[in-house]
Amino acid sequence: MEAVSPKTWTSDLHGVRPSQQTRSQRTQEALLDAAEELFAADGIDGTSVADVAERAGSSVGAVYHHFRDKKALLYALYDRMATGFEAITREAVEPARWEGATVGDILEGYVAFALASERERPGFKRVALEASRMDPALRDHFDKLRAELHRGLTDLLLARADEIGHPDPKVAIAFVLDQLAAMLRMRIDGTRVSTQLGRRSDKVFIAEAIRSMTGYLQIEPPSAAGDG
Amino acid sequence: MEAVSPKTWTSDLHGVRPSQQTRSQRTQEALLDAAEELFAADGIDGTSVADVAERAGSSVGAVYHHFRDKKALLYALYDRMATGFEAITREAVEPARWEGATVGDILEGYVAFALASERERPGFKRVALEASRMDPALRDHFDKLRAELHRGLTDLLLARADEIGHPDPKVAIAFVLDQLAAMLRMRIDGTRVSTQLGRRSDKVFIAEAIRSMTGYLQIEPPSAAGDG
DNA sequence: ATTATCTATAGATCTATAGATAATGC
DNA sequence: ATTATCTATAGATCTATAGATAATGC
Repeated sequence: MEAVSPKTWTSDLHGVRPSQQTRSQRTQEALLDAAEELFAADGIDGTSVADVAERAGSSVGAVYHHFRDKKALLYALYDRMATGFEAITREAVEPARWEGATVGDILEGYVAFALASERERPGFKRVALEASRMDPALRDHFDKLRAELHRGLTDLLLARADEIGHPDPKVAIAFVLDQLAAMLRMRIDGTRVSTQLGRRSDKVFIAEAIRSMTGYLQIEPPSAAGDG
Repeated sequence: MEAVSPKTWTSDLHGVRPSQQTRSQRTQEALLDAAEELFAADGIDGTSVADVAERAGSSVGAVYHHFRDKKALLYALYDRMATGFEAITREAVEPARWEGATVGDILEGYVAFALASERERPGFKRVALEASRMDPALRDHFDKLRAELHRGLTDLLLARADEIGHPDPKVAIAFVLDQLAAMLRMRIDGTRVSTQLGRRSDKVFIAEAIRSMTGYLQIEPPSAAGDG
């Protein structure tokens, strides 16, 4: 984040032609957009550089002008996806945000958050998982990202351990978070894996998930009826 | 299944040389074994025909002598894996097997069955999933396989709906089966996806899963303590 | 003589680069 | 004049085949 540029604006836009910088930025974004869609749909290995170029209305040469190689393109895409994810994750587990909330409220909030975040950036998890298999550095970062969310939630819930009737709240919290993550992942992959869980409405899914967690943890059901 | 061959045995085994038939069968099995390992570890697209040949101690030419193309190799492998799976699935949901069993017993049995079957044929699900993405026919069959298991379990549980305290046993059964499937899948992929669920011992995993389902369905816990 | 296996290679596909062409910059 | 983009292609990798070689069969 630099201070605003010392150069004054050259805002005598002669014609409608975009500056070189804008032009370059646009193709780069178009390339990343194309890669995001194709990687998510067909996999990274299943997508050729030529595919990305074509979908972006660009050329193979342009791809290599912007990115050193295919891996650099993947890195840039991962960065773009992960940055957004990281920001909303931090915000979501901010303790101040959850003052006065019960265990049930927090879990319900997590489910809604995960579903919304997937709807916003479909394919992030798919791409990140495939990338993790190919590249240890990415795997490391993605693991950290998930660990951060997991830790944030665990802290929020542990602070409310007295609400939990399960004999071992620590084990229970770890288990219920994994269970939720597993269900969310299956639901998110739902188009691919044909399961009932993927076809049910969000409303039913959330309701039953909450009921399940309520019974398991032995807590009060969440206060509000939800906005969904 | 033919009747036993009319030809008498040519059992004058001169030397220790295997018959051509045995020799051929052996390489074919070696090729399938190699493909099974490599496809599971590196993916189908991530494994070349030369890789399979090398791991089997054979040659590329031999692969194409036994299988028309790479897809035919995949089909043969899928058949081999699916056949075993199908057999134990049928056996597992045989109603006679579960006479006198409670809902809890059946669910516990399912978890144990799924974990054991994965241990026996590691990678079946991984290979089947990737194959499903590439080939509609395989996808169809794999979906049917899962549907059969799902239906079998549903029938067993629906017959015991009166044990279930959940207000809508039908919804509850569908949900709990999906939930279990999701957890099992995550646990099975555990080496890849680093989650607590993957690292916990079978004993703790099963215990907590049972506790969760017991609470959700509002049933009695399974009778026996398990053989874990 | 027939079947199984291996070696060598043609043809397809993909990544990455080199050099030509078309934009913006001053 | 410089930067962005495109076209053409070299080099690597993979699938599949053709023809040679090595086994078993009678």
